[in-house]
Order: sequence, then C-alpha cells, then structure tokens
Amino acid sequence: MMEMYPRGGRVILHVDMNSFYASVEAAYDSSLKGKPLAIAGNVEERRGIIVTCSYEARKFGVKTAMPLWEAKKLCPELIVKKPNFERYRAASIGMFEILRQYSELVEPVSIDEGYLDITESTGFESPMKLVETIQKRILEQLDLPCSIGVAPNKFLAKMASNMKKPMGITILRKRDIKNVLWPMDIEQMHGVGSKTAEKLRNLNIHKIGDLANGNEVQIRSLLGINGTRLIERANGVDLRRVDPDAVSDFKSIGNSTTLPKDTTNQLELFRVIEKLSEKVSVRLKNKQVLATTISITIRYKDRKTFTRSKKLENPLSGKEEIAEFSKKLFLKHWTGDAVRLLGITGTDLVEQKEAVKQLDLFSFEKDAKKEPLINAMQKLREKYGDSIIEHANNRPLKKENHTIGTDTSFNKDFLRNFNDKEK
DNA sequence: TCTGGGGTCCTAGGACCC
DNA sequence: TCTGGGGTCCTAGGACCC
Repeated sequence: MMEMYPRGGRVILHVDMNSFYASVEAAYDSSLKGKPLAIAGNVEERRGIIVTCSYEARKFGVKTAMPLWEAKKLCPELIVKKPNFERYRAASIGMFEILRQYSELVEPVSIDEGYLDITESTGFESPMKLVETIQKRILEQLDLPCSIGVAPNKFLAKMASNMKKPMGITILRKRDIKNVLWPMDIEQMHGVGSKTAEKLRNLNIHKIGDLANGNEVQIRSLLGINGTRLIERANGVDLRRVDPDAVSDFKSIGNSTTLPKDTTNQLELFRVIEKLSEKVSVRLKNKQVLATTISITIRYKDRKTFTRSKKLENPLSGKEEIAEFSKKLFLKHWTGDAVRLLGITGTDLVEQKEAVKQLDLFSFEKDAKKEPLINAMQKLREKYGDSIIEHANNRPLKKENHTIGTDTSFNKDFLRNFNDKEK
C-alpha cells in the first residue's frame, strides 16, 4: 500500500459537516430551517446537554456540551430535538458515498467528518474545482452544509476546515503556516485540550507559533511523546497517510447511561447492568466479534469516575454472561455510595470464528504446559493440521473490505427512503 | 441542585519471565 | 549472598476528540 504513494507532496482534504445533527434534522423538516435548533440527550430529564445546535442557536450563545436548562435560559424559543441516529447514519453514508466518487482514499474519522486524499484524482482542471464540486454536491444532493480544508497533510487540513464555518473552503499551504497557524491560540490546536494548554501556558507558550519554536526537551519532559508530536504538527509536519481501513479497526464497544436519579439501590443498579449488557451484547454480535476484556465504569454522585476491568478466560458476547461478569466486577469495586452513571465496555475484540479456535487452543494449552513441548506440538498438529500456525496468534480484527460506491443516484430523497425502508 | 455518550491513544506500576 | 536489565501482560487512569 505504501509503495503506491509517490514521494511528492499530497493534496489532502478534511471534510467537516457543519452542525451535523441539527443540519440533518433541518434537511428532513425544512420548517426548522433558519430557526434556533438544538439536539440534546435526555431531553425529558434535567440532565440533558446540547449535543449540537444550529448557527441560529449559536447566536444566542448556545454551545455544544451546555446543559439544556442553561441553553433555554439563553434562548427561550430554542427548538429542542432528541437525537435520531438512524437519520444521521444514513446522511453519513450518503456523504461518504459522494466523497468516494472523487477518490478511493477516503478515511472516515467520525460520523460527520473524514479525510480525502485527492492527489491522484483526475478529471478536474484544478483541485479547487474538485473541492467546490464536492461541497456543492453534498449541499445539493443531501441538503447539508460542510466546510472543507485543503492542505498537504491531515493536520493542516483539519485545522483549515475549522477556519471558515459554515460552508467554507480554506486552503492552508506550508507557506501559510507562519502567518495563519502560528498566531492562533494554543488551545485552538487539534490535540491540545484544556489540560495540555494549561501546562503549556506555564511554560509561557500561548500561541501555536510559541509551540512550534519551543524547547523540545522541555516540552517532551512535560508531555511525553505527545509533546514531540505537537511540536512537529505546529511546524506543519504530519506524515500520517489517509487510510480507508482505519475506521473498521475498532477496538472497543461500550454503552453507558446516566441514571435518572443517583441511587444506592443494588437491585436497580443490577437492572441497569442487565440493560447495558444486552446493548453491548447485541452490538458485539452485529459486528461478529467477542470481547476478551470487560470493563465497568462507575460514576458516583460527586462525579468521581472509576473504571475497572478484567480479562476473561474465554472471549464472550452473550448478554447473560456479560451481565453476570459485570455484576461481579461491580460488587467487587462498588463503594456503596450513590451511583450517577454506569457503563459496560467490551475490549480486546476478536473475530467470532477466530475466537472459537482460540478457545480450543487455550484449553489445550493448559494441558500442554504439563507435557514435553514435542508432544504438545504433535498434538496440536493432529488436531489442526499445519494451519495451526495461523491460529496460534491472537490475530487482530480482520479489516472489512470496503467497496467503492457505484450507485450515484443520491438525492435529497435518499435519506428519507433509506429510513422508510428500515422501519 | 451543572456538566452525555461514544470512542482512541498514552502512561505507569506491578507481576512475571528469562 | 545479593542482585541487573530486558521484555510482556494486565490493570487503572488521564487526556483528548466528536
């Protein structure tokens, strides 16, 4: 794969959908257009927060992650909707299908953003024409706005797409770094959150330019390998390639929920664990994987959060087993204080078929320990033939073969049709 | 009576093995 | 009698992102 890449510079796009959930809702129901709209979780309870909001809502100061009550105070006429993930997933599929028509090198990052390497894309008089076409098609066919960053690497493209919203196209070349990137606040940099920003400010580093020209030894001792990486990025260096398979390599599957009320009632908590276990189980089975490690998350009344995990002898995906194991873990670590949130996550995922073989191998290995190695190897060969070598390792998840979309018939009705069929 | 839910990656310490 | 250094696995937790 790597050999396919020429040594020269590349043209990377970062496509970022603008206030995605809110925009999808407005695409479905045009009466929502131009109105302050927010998507919020737990709408019926006091604990809801804003997941996304329209630009009209932002004018009132409504922001992502803001508690719902606060948003309503700022904007009394705010229209609030619960998230409708099937819709967003459908829109996302439509969006990525459009992107794939312009390059095979499409890497989805999340439901509403992705990278595109258009270095090899042909048929356009310039990359800019191609970018304008992509943006236009997403708007016309899906009725959704997006911002696109154009740059020689992922980091710069990501920074660029963030600069003009909504419906922006921003080019960030190497030669623009000094004038455009360096004057920005350190916290604006992708990969720098509040904690890292605070640490850097203590070193008198306030702008991305300060970081780019900072003392590497000092910054690395403060931030570890991440420090080195951030300095590189601040200098516009980022060698990560656009990898279409990256996203299918998922590492964990988990569900969590904030309880309607903090509680110490063990029966109630167990019922929540059972519900969460079922959700995780269904998702594991849909993906045809088994979890080798189960983690539970407990958040207490005071918001202190703990995760506890345990590796299993045998990978599993059944809801009863997950629930049973999770309850044990929970009881072992629960302080007895009132619980605010519970979560269950399966990690160390292995493919289902593979897992069965590992199970056999595992139980056999136990016996083998007591025997001379030669006998053990002989037994293995009898049992599995020469292909044993293949199964002996904990192989990582096989990447899904993603197919390049050939159906070009997307239009505004696509979204509606997609969902109608599902119901 | 303010802060959701889905993830990823990195670090660090202890156990254990050679 | 006293004790190195490399490596991996497991677990917990922090930081960050959307």
